[in-house]
Amino acid sequence: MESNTEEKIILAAEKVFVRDGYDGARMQDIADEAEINKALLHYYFRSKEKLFEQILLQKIKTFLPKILVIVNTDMTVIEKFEAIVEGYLQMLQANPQLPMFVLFSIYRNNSFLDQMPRQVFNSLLAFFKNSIKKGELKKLDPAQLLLSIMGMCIFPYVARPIASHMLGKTNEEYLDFLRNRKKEIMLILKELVK
Amino acid sequence: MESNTEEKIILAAEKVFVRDGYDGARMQDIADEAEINKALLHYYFRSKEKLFEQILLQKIKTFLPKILVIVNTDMTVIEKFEAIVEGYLQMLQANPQLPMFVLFSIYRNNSFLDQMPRQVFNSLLAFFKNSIKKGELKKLDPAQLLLSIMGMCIFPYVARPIASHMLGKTNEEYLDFLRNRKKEIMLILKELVK
DNA sequence: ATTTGTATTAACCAAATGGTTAAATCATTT
DNA sequence: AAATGATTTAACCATTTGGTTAATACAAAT
Repeated sequence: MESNTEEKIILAAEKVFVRDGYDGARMQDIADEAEINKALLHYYFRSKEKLFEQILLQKIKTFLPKILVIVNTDMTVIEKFEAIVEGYLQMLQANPQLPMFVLFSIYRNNSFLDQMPRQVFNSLLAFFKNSIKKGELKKLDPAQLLLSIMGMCIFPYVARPIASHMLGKTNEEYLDFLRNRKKEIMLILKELVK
Repeated sequence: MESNTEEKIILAAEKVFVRDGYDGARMQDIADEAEINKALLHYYFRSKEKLFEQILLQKIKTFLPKILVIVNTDMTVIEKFEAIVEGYLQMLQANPQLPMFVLFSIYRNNSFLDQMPRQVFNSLLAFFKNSIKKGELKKLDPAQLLLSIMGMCIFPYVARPIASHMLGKTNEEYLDFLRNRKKEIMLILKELVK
């Protein structure tokens, strides 16, 4: 007995939920994936919803962090930009389906939002605002700029199947494309720094 | 009898599918929404999948167009940029949940991709390429630039619930924010035009 | 008015699905 | 080794759900 069942369940649930979404996921699939009986799922987590909530919140927390560290480091604006974009893209490379999962989940059920930490956003906004005040950055609305950067980073992952198809790229080629992403985003951001 | 049942079904299905996604949507809900018997759904469209396919493809076709016209018009690069962004944002304003629906649908079932028209993408890419060659635009990878622009336009809509929450904006404030989007995107794009 | 083909409905069905139960197995304590 | 409490399972259940059927209402043609 005991090879940490709870951990096995979480791993399995993560996989199935991220792949199939809440409505598409089947408790039996999760049980199979974890190689346990379905009743055990309900023994450890009371219901599908409870299990899902656990997974989503855990995933959300990996969705934002690390970036805080960067902001509070001693670098030039453009270096910080680069570090932020790099950190973000790295996380996306490791969890390509994550944004789609988080976005869709919250789309269907707002109630998790309250548990999301606002701190990361706020410190990024403060950093932008400050840079603008110091004249190191063009005059832009910080919130708008933040969404622009996030959009440029995340969108190619979220829209991957469509983009890859519309650009006529193979899987391999699209991966290369994503790897070049940082360089190209930086070419744009560089123009915003004085 | 007969107040164009087929049309009523399509409208209802559109609403329910876009709201709930494929797995979340219930045939009974669609029937109720259309104020008809559930069996009629199967009489007109053979199955849930067939009905869904119809809706998705129809929606996809409204997702891209119009833009073609702009590209082939006589304007400066920055004017064209502005027209493209404006057209795009306008469509998003009218169909805020559309991108999420299309993205998630295709994410779960690639097979619809083949029916998407590549022409819009191609002519945009050609336009970028040409502008770069003529020296009117900074040297960027056209595909990368296209995804950057699309990301900046679409992301704030796709991520609306999260973004609005994280930025601490009310519904009203976020709508204002979206209305200002064009201006801010243009501030960035202006820097890319020589 | 009768036939004919289409549109619509109520009732029904089988499969899938989230969840429960009661018994069995295992590890730990006494 | 007996008792105890936690873990695991097989079998089961109620509900939901996509889909079907057979009968009915309706309109147009004869």
